[in-house]
Order: sequence, then structure tokens, then C-alpha cells
Amino acid sequence: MEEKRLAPETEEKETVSRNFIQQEIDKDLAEGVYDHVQTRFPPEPNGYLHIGHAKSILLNYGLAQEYGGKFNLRFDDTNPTKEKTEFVESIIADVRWLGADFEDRLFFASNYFEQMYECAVKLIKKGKAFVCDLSAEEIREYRGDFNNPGKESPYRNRSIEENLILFEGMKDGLYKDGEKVLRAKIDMASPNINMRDPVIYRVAHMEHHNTGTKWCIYPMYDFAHPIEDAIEHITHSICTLEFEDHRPLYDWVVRECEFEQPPRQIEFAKLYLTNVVTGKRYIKKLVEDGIVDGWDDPRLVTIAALRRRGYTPESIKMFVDLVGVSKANSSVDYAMLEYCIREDLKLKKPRMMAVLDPVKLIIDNYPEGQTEELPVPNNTENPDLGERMVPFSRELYIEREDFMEEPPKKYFRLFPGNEVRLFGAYFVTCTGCEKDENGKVTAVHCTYDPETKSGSGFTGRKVKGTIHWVSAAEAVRAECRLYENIVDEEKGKLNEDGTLNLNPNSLTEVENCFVEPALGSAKAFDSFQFMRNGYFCVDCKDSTPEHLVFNRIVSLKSSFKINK
RNA sequence: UGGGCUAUCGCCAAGCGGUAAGGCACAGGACUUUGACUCCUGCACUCGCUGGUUCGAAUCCAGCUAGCCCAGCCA
Repeated sequence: MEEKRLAPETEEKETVSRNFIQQEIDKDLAEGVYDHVQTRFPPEPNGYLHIGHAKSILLNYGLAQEYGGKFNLRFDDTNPTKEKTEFVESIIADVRWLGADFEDRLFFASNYFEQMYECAVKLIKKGKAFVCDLSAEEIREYRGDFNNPGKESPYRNRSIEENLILFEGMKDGLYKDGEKVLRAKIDMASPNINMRDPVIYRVAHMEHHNTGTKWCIYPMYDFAHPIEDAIEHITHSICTLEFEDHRPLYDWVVRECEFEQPPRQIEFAKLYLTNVVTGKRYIKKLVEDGIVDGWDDPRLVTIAALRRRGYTPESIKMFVDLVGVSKANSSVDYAMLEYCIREDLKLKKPRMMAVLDPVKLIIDNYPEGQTEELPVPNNTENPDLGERMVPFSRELYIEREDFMEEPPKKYFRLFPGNEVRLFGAYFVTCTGCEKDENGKVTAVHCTYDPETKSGSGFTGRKVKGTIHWVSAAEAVRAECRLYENIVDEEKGKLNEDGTLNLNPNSLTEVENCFVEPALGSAKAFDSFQFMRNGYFCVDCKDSTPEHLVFNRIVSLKSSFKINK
């Protein structure tokens, strides 16, 4: 019997197929395009990272690992208006927590401003860039649209000398914001609008979180990003699908700037979770409007929130691996994420007892005033986790749903006349219950059989049900919250006008939550698996379980469907 | 509307001319000191549609259709 349960041994090494990015890298290496592999994760520090970023981080890091290459963390901080130091710190912490080791390769695009400036000068000298005096509105008009080619700027044919002087003037602060920009000279008639003489430098008199007021011109993404990659000898610049149209420009920049072994951009589909708010701007709005507690509110799927809720880096890695990489837009079922955390925690974490909706269970034949300490295994499937002592006494709290006066068929828990096991303790037989004037059950009565003590080897009879409990006198009362996704599951994530449909049940305060005393010494932010397999995160301060964060959806896995 | 990309089970996703992997979810059953876990079993005669090439196509060709992205001095 035991060997059956302990022999998952899946010997067949499943031939994991290579995703399309790996295939491209294999080809590049085989053809000698590159002699190494170098990847990077290039966030703009304008918010907290979420599960979607985790996919990108772990994908880039994983690829570097697989090919014996390096992985860089680089902040793409070329727009000082949106960026904050708070965000760079949280991003660094999250990337580390996920286990993507960038070693000492933490870079800032803003440290390359000098080189980017030189590249721009080079383009001007090659006649490939020009200073344009058109206003933002005029540039938009001149750009044309999907149906009509653009018109060339009247400043397009300024002399190289004049452009050089003007551009230097931009750098030296001679012009106001918006007065002049530097543009690449490509093709105003291109069907790809990104190629219609894109702006590559703008004037912005602002303080930058890293370079202060040293610069008053800042490069645009399309110009900066390829240069950042080239400087760091990135080989495969992996980004999301919306940048596909930018690839010709990316290639144009690295070619015209004459980088050797220029990096190559490869795009993949973003990760979406069903009924979850991904999308930094929405999360940001929820935080700023005070609808959630902060970036780590457990109803969110930011890395910080998932961590607080009890997700482990391993579970997120598993999830990302399971989801795969492709170019098809898709929305992954939230159940897949939950599967990963269940799977990861299953054998790793202690399983404790907590009662969320308590009703008293009185053992009438147990000596009044007596308390005994019972050893309860921390994880029945993993004996290595040892056991803990749990106080047991005459009066316990059990889950209200674990008793029914008139049970439906196939109900295995407490009902008058039925015997069940109290996990880690004794068999008890229900003898009845007390009710108040409204018919609500206020206490359940039972008798116990001392011979059936857990671990005694008693085999006299069997029970179909096992329930969890805490000793009423010793149990610790905890503040407990049930969390569900912040958006309404039925209505999806967005209204027609782009506003979010908030889920009114996203946060429930649990009135009477009792946990076993052992939880009083639980470490903050540690994960536990609770009886009946809800997964909680004990989010507590000062070794007192002030706050249990419980992801209700995960626990649904264990609910008993009485209707069936 | 011009350009780019995508379309394989409810949800992800393999497949790359030789006759539809796998996971999640779901449904039955066995086991069980958590109705969990584990273990069995079931779950696309069919690959957006229509034609064509071929002995043979999800895979090649043509034409449709649907969805996503692009007209920031954001990234």
C-alpha cells in the first residue's frame, strides 16, 4: 500500500519541445551569428512588477542559464516624468526574490546617455538624422495616417553642420521643451509608421532620478533601447509582441550606429490571466485611488502581492514553465497558478489547523479541566517536517460546516450517531447539539473513545471522515481576511468605457477565526497549508498571528459538493 | 482603412508532409488520520473557413474570415 503511494517515479524523460525562441537561438548559434548568449530584463521603473513581468524575467534568465550566458537587469529610465526610485528598489527586490540572478550586472540606461548622444551625432554626420522645429501637433499631421503617406518636414534637408550646431544647442539647454527634436531620416512614405522619420531625442528640462539635471534632452525608446542592448552585448533582446512593428527601426539603429554583432529582437506574447487585472496602468490606478491597500494588496497579482499571499518563487517559475511561450495572444486560467502553488507547497510546508467559522464541540466524557498535548504531524505526506504539540481539551472549536443535524447522503462528517476522527487526536461520536431560539446550532456534543488515540495503532474500526479542530481555551484568535480577485469574475475585467468592474466580494473580514497556538510563533510571510487544504499566508507581525491572508479560490478545491 | 502578427479540446500548448504530445480544468472510480494528496479511467476521426498540390496536409500553395498591435516629443 505504501509503495503505491510513494512511487510517482515517472521515468520517461518527456521530450520537452523547444519553444520558438530557443529554436531561433539554436539557429543563430549554429550559423555563427553570435558566439555567446546574453539576455536582459529592461523594466521602466514606473510601477511594481506583476506576474506578467515574471514571465519575461524568468524567460530571459532561463535562456541565459540554458546557454551558459549572462542575464542583465537594466532599468530603461529614459523618461524622467514617470520614474521613481521607489520603483527601482521594489523591482530589484522582486527580481532577486524570483531567483533571476543578475549578479553584478545591474545597469541603468541613463548611464549610457553620453554614448547615446554620440550615436546621435554620428547619425547626424552620416546625414541620417536632423533637427526638426515642427511642433508636436505639426509632426503628427505631417506623419500621415494608415491610408496616407506622410509629408517630409521642411527642416529635413538642413545641412549636417547646421544640424550639429542645433543638436548641441538642444543639449546645452538653448531651447524650451518641445521646441526642437532630433529625428531619424528614414522614409515618410513607409507603410510602417514607425519608420516615418521617428523622433529620437526630445528636449525635457526635468530632474532625472539618476542623472539629476545633467541632461535636458532625453532619447526616445526606439533609439535608446537598441543602443542599450548593443552596449551590453545583448544577443537576443526578447520583448513583447507590441514591439514587432518597431523591429525594423531597432535594426536600423544598430546598423546605422555600426555596432558589431548587433543584438536581435525577438517578440513573444504577453501573459494574461483570466479575470485578473494585469496591466500596470490599471493596477496603478487601483493603488492611487486607494481601492486596494497598496501595491502588495493580496487581491492584486503584483509579485509583491503574490509573495504576501504565500506564493513561492518556485511556484511562479513552475507556472511560467507550464504556460509556455508563443506568439498567440492568450489568457491563462487562474486555476493554473493555483495548481502551481498547491503543488509546490504540498510537501514543503507544515499544515496547520485553523477554524474560520467556529462552533463549539463539547466532549462530554472528557475530564473537565484537563488538557493534554498531542503530537500532530506537520505534514502527513512528508514526515521530515516533524510534528508539533497541540493542546487538546474538553471543549474544542470545529468548523460549522463539519456538523449537520440532518446530513445528506454521502456526508461523512459529524451528525448525530456518526463517528469521525479529530485529526491527530481521537475518534468522537456525535451525540447531539444545542440550538438557540432561532434554531442556530450553538454547540455540538460528542463522546470520545480513549482507545482510538492517534498513533496508538488502534485498528478496531474505521471512520469515513476526519475533521480539524482547535482547543477552545488555548486557541489564538486571529484577524483573518478572505481575498478574491479585485475584478468581477462574471463581468470580466473591463467595462466598455475602459473602467474596471470591481468585485464587491474581493475582501471579506472573518469575524471569528481561531488558530492553534503553534501559529503564534509563525514567522512573518511564511506559507502554510491549512486543514481542508486552503492555502493561507500568515502575514503577521511580532510573532503574533494578527493577520491571515487567505486565497479563497485555492480553497475551493476542497469544498464538498453536497448536491452531488 | 495601409502595415505587422496570430488562429490546434473550456484554458494554456506541442506539432515543421506520414496519418492530433502534454498540462490545467472537468467527469467517473480506487485509496485515504485533511472529501486533499496519490492512483486508474474518460475528455479534438479533428487542427478558423474554402479550394488546390500530393499516394498522403494541422503541416505546402491560393483566396477568405476572425482577433490583437501600430498614427506619444511613453515604454
